[in-house]
Amino acid sequence: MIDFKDKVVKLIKNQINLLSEEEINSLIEIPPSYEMGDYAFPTFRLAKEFKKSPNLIAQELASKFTEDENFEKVENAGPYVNFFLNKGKLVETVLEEIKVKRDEYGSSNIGQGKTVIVEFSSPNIAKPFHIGHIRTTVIGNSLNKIYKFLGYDTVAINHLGDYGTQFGMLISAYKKWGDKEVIEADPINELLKLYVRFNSEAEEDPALREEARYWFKELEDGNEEAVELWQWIRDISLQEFNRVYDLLNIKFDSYAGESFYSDKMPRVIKELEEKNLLKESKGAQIVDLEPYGMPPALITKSDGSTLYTTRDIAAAIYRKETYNFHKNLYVVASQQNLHFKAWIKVVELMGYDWAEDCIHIPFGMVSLEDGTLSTRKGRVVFLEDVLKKAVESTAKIIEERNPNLENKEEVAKQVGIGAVLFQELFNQRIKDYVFNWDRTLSFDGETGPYVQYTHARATSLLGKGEFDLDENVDYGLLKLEDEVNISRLLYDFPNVVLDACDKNEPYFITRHIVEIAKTFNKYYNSTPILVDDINLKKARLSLVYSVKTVIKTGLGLLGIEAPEKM
RNA sequence: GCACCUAUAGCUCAGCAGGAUAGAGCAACGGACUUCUAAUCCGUGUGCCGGGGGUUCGAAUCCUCCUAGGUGCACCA
Repeated sequence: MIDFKDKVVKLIKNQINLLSEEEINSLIEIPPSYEMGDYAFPTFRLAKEFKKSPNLIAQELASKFTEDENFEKVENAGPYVNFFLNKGKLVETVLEEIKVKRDEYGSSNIGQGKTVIVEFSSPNIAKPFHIGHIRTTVIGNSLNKIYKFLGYDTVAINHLGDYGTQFGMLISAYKKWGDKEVIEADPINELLKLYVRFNSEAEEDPALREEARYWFKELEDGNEEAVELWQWIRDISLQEFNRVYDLLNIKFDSYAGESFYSDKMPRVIKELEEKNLLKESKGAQIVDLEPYGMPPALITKSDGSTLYTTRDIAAAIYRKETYNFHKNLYVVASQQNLHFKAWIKVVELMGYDWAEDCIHIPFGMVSLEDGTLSTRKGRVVFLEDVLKKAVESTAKIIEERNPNLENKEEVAKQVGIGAVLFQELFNQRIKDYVFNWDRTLSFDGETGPYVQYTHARATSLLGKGEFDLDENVDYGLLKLEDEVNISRLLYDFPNVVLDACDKNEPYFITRHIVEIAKTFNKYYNSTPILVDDINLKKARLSLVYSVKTVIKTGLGLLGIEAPEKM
């Protein structure tokens, strides 16, 4: 596809030798409004060298440009040299590109031969899968798709919280008060009850904590009874989680959680010793991080059992050896910032230069209107309930507006769940937010259903107009402002995907497809597509096809389906 | 106490590797379906960009101090 920005750089470079192409490229900006041009080159930077006012420089520069097939005019506006694209060229370029690449438009091979690990979701076994887990799950899934789209080999890892002292507690509690049948009937809730009871009784009786630590140590040492109980709890929990993953249509390549690394930690501890990084402190083994302004990293507790820092280090080393990753991403809440900083530092101190490829991708907190989420205090909203309610609301709307729709249930699912995902991927990751049912279930304005609706409209037009992708199109007929504006947005899409990947921010894509949908809906409302003029109809339908294709791809990268009718 | 994050319209948020008049959605009010899906579109207005100082030709954007809120700081994960 023609790189118009690069054409601008070349044109300027021909006039000004003083600046390198890279410098020019970084100076070029997009004017605040298209009426002012497609690209702008500010001349302030040149004022000193040229000993002239920026306005004069811009004026002189603008007057020197000769005719070029890619631009209809070059003008100065004050200190800016503004480049106006040849609209026909733009429209033809992007629509032809989409026609050829179809679903692949926006994809790339920049990641070829490189493996990216995306660790996300990672719920704790035996605890409810609640609204607090939605962010890591949804952001991680989207990032995984984005990297894949750009040619990377990706490994989606669900680093299950299936180990640690909490299992000591669960095993103790189960042995005291547990009933297998009761638990199997409603695993998560019953296990949670045991966990809560254990914790509250332990407040009164500290000996219980001692017992929990004992059982975790037994588990780590391979005590048969402990291992068997643990395995059972893990299995029934995973079955519960998979219901949610099925609803979200999320798949993992690996469920290697914390327990997976239990036999890989002695090696890490030994290595830390050999590298003289371990220190004893109050009976525990630590890596001193004071020189780096951080609290010490605890490697083993005073009873010899390990902590999650140790497991994360072991996991990173294992992943490097197994996958030889290019990047190892962790989609984990910002509360863990310090933890990641610390253990990645330890890996660096161990002499591994790939420590810098381990990247924590933090996100903000979800709270409820009555306070922080708290499983133990019963302040919890189950993710499955959120998704189901969204689907129910959607089903109701379909019943009101389009009762004859085929596959009503399937569409309700796609739209309802899409709405939740879209909302989740609409803003920067780092923002905290308060979960709110009204907001989650509102489908007007800049929402998932809005974009999906646009896709359905476009699809419907293509059907009614009997669009044939293989026919030749006279792109010169697409001259309306909306047509050009839509083309511009479609043209930008590949760069938006690259940006999203670069910053690990799916919301760039979310916002961009909203822009496309808005511009298209405006067009749809003001311009008839299925006109009698057969060539004009073909041309307009090719634009509709492109919009439909890019929206579908964009939604796909967010993990959202694009129903053809709704 | 120390560290990190956040602060933009009534609400939720874009814009922040500096640039031309600070933008959306929601909410409110008015309008558009005998015509391609009205989950749509069009119109109406609101801002000491948390505050002070600095850098710069130019700051919502960079630096600094302050304020408010959030998060984290050794045997939980």
